[in-house]
Amino acid sequence: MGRRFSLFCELGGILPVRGDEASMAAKRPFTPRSEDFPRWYQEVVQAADLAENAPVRGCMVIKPHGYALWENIQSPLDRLFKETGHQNAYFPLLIPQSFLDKEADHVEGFAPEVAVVTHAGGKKLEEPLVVRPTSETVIGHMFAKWIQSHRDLPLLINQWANVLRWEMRPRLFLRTTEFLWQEGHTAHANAEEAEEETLRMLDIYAQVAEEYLAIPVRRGVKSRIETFPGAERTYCIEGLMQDGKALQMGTSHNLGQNFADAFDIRFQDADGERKLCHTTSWGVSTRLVGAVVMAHGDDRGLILPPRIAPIQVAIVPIFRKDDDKAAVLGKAVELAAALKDAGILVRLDDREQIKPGAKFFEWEKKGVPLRLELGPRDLEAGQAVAVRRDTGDKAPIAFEGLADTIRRELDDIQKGLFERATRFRDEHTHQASSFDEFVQLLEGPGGFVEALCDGTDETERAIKEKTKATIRIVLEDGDDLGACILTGATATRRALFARAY
RNA sequence: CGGGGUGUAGCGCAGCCUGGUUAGCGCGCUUGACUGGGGGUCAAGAGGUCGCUAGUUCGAAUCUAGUCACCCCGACCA
Repeated sequence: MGRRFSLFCELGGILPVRGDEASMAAKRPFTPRSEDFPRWYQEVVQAADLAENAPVRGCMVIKPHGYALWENIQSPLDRLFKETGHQNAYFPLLIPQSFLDKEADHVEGFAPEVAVVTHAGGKKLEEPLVVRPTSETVIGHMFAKWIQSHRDLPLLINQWANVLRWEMRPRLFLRTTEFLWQEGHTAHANAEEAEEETLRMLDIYAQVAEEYLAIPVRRGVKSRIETFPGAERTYCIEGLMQDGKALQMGTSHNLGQNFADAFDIRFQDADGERKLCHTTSWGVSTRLVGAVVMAHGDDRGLILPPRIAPIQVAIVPIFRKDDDKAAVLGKAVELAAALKDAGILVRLDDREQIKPGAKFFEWEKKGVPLRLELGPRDLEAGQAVAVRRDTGDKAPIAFEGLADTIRRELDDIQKGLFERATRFRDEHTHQASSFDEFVQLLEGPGGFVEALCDGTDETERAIKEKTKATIRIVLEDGDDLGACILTGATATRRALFARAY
């Protein structure tokens, strides 16, 4: 970190001093994370060309680079869903309002953020239609028709879709009124299988978060207050962002028989009896794009883990004279082809009229993991110069075996990012044995704080009221674990607290 | 919904208080030349119903009234 910071200062020093404030602002690097993290986030998302705000407040336009990133997150997820027996399907955007009403907790939980269509075809509708905030209800309705026998179980369905939840405080990717996600919905013959499924999918989420997004996660169960409306139990994965706030990166719900009961999802078992199904649902969303930005980015912009980067290597050719140009570009094309053949996502930046320095900045702010510089001097030396986005390290790479070297380098970056994020997470995880200590830890280093509490909703709410910290994960429930940090009463719960997005 | 603020070029803003006729600046964009190992320089250009409506006035971006939109601050969520 320190090394890159000094490089950054050096660059700052050679920026032109002339020009008014506006032109300086245009060239100034990002607002440092330490100064104003939300602003930094916004600037990075914009500069990396990931997304921008749409005409309707709370909605976003996901731009090609951002969408490519999302596709690269979708791809391992979709593969793993299919490998575990799930099939994709698609359910409609509009849901009869009465469906929502069938599960009491569910309506109550979603009512404030649901958008309702009351008019269509130039007339007022007989029954209002809600724009799906999630699809348990329609899917439950369909499951009831599809499931007759225990031979129809388990039913394992996933859909990739958009959903709408009216938001008052939108932020690109992290909290938008409309977002893209996947929602898995399954039905099982008994509670054990449903619980197994719920945990299996949680594991897949954790795996993708850690192996692809390079973000270490804590996984576990939510408190009653944080449980999905209508679920028996909600499991989640929680990541820690660089500002010390937690981000819920995925949830997996064991819905018990609540929705089966509400929608009459029954099957005839081998013993001839008609029984209620046990259902699950689980989802991750475009919020994961925001997680990647906040977990890895630095003061020079986005940093993408190679395994999800839409462009893994950017080649920047450098030349002065025309004959240099022909030779350098020729070699650059050759190298790009070799990398492509090796399955590496490479982009040759052969734009003219743009100086190499400008290209360096552009690919840097877009988070490209590795840059290859290729100039006349390199041609003579039989090498290219590689610069790592994560560490700023610069090293020559021989043309001989280039693709293999780069492959190793990308793997190393992937590993390095995960290790760096893990170190950060571990250094920002603490135990608090008193309320004072709890507050100090939140105010000081931030991050996760493990603490004991009495397990009541009131205490949980009171802690949130006083500290803005919530229970991210319940770590342990027991009869007598010690004393509650807030009330001093017998603690029946050890929990992972944090301020969260 | 309660309080505060802003609408002028793609973006960011100045001009408004103290009306005056070609409405300006920076970034970006276009064209050309020189440049090219960390955000280039110069030159020439394109780009505007000043949010909308009505009024005051010889004259409105500027004053008045109304209206619309958006932003910021207090109760949720992948």
